[in-house]
Amino acid sequence: MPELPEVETVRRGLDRHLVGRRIERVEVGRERVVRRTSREALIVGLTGTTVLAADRRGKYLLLPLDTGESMMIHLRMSGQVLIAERTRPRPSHTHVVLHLDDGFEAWFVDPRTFGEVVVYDPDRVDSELPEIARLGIDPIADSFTRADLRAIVRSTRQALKPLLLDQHRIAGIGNIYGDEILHRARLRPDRPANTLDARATARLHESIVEVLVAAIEAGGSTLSDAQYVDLMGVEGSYQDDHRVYARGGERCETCGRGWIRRTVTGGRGTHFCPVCQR
DNA sequence: AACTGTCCCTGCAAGC
DNA sequence: TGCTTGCAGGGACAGT
Repeated sequence: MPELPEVETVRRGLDRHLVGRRIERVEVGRERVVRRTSREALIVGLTGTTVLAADRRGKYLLLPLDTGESMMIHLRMSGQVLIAERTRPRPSHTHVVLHLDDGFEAWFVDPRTFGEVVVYDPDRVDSELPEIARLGIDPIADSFTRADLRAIVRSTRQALKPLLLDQHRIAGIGNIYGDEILHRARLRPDRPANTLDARATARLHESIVEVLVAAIEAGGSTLSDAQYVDLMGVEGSYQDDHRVYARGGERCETCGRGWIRRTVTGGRGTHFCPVCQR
């Protein structure tokens, strides 16, 4: 499922293949992906515009347009953005098609339709896209320091796993990377955040950055069910480096002694090694 | 504040 | 083999 590394991989692809392109025509299939506004609003907002940049905030893709408005794309669970030649057959669940001025098309594909595409006014982001205005710090930005994490961790006795998944505090970590980060930091997912000392906090900060950066370098994680691929349809490879996610019942490869345990917290599967995570 | 559960949706896998 | 059931999850939201 797309988390920060996958969204960042898509963003880089958009930077190469969509930025500078003019959108000549727009097709919207299922209205559910434009539920925040309407099919008409997306078509009017995008037709004839040129994409100026490809930015990312957490798991949100933000694409400023030459009209002063911006396009927001959120992939949620199963969303994909693909760039393809006009003649290529569209996969099922292709809900938005952007016809570009270079003969290519950009497709928004999403079987589970949790994702969405919307055009909004950045000057009114607080009212039009309030969740973006409330996003926390981006964990791969240089501005994310150990001191920032220290302040976050000290402020709550919430367990570490839900804390990492809270987009209002740190934006971009989802279920997979949350588990992998905590494993690397050797911290239990149910450990109350305010019990971390300075050393453990430093380890957690380092793990957040290292796991996310390594996953970006690997082009993200492609799982058997979610079918994440980049803009050109290429799979990621970070799933080969997963130590705990979806490995419940297996021997821990980090310590060689523990067995990966799977629990459910907040309705989400959580995987950890009870021996090396404390 | 900090939990849990529910909803949205489809594809896949397990079980009968 | 062919059905049904359950599970996966991002994020908003309601309820405790």
